[in-house]
Amino acid sequence: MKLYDELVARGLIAQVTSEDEVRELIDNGKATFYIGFDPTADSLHVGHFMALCLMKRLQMGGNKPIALIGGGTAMVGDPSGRTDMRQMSTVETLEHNSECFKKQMSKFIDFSEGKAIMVNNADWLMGLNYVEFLRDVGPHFSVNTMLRAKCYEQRMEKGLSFLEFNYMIMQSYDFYELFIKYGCNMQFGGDDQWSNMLGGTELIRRKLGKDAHAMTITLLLTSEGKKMGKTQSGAVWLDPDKTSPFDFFQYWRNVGDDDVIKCLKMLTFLPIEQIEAMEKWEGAELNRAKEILAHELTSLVHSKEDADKALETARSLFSSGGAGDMPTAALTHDDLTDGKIDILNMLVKCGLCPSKSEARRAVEQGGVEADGEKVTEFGKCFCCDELNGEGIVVKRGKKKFKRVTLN
RNA sequence: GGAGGAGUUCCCGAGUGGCCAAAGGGGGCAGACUGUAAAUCUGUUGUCAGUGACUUCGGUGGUUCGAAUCCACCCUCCUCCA
Repeated sequence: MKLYDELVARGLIAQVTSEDEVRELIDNGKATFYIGFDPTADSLHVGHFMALCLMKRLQMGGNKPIALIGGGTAMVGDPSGRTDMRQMSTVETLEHNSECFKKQMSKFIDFSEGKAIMVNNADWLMGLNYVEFLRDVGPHFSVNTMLRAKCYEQRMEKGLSFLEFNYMIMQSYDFYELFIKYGCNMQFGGDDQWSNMLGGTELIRRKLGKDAHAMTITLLLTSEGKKMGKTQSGAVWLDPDKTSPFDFFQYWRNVGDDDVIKCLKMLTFLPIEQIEAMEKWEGAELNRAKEILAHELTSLVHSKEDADKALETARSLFSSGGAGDMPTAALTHDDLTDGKIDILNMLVKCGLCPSKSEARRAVEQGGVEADGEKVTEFGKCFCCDELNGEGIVVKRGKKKFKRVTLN
């Protein structure tokens, strides 16, 4: 199967400027394409991961990726699909985040010997002169058209600042810049970027009279229509310090039935035939598919070892009840009073509950277990001896637990 | 610049002097049921403390025995006009 068809089969492609031309380019490894990542956090998350996967697929097909870090565009903030304005980040934060992004990306994409390049749009955007810039690109944008763009739709009701309004122009200019500098003839991005990307192709056409292409990736949504990769406690990060490999594994292990196949197709590198075979699986059998998904992704993002470990822990925890290698929280002697600690404090100290009130509620509702025994009293205490060595396995609810030890 | 309207707990949204830690919904959490899924049902959902205390309704002051609710000033946003 040719690359383009595979992308279609995997459900990755949302919109393209010209199907035939894009197909021709990427199937033959003639595309030099870029994907932009705005460094709005100090780690990439699942949404970025999908873009990175696509990058890798295309790179494997002989195309040349350009990873663009939006150090400059992040100064402005993309209003696409947002209902309110992004908080403005300081220059220092953005620089720090850019560094973090760089490191993480290098894990996925081969940047050696011209196989791929990484650029930061701060390098050209920051030095622009306002009036010069306006005269240069301003005439090529129609405010009327821009206002009609879908990505601003929600903001037309709530209000859109001039700062954010310019985002599209910045992004368009990036494409133009990369086209000239590196012969970048294609841009990829999330489907919410479509209008921004078209701005770029349009600018190139108007200024240079040349064709450039754009393609968007289907946004990974859950069957309920929410963005995938978000949990109540925030995004699912790729940085192991922000989302542990085990939690990362668990996130995928717990996706809804309706989403497993979609995720396998879009995010893993398993042969499409193999995934299609899984589509026939039903009911409890789907659990196996979820396990495969979780294991595959954890291997890709972290390592095979991490994935194995997570799988083993999860299995022993949920199937046999035994304890494998699980997340640990180490208390110090300062956390103890008179050589012991009560259950409420312990839940808070090990991070299973954010407050004592919540810990109290959890106990009240019968959601807390220590070493397999349900804890029913707030006053339940644990002493040094119990915590030494192996420690105690504390469970809050069905899926959250920690091995609590003493340091 | 002028005229109007709005800012409530994670979100939406009631409340317009004491009965308000603040209706209702969403979301979250826990329990039951299950397949570590979904749906459903039940409970719970500011913090600290065993019936009580403390902090909260854009900000700062004020009126009052008592304010999310009244007054003043300020900030932010929206709509219409310029």
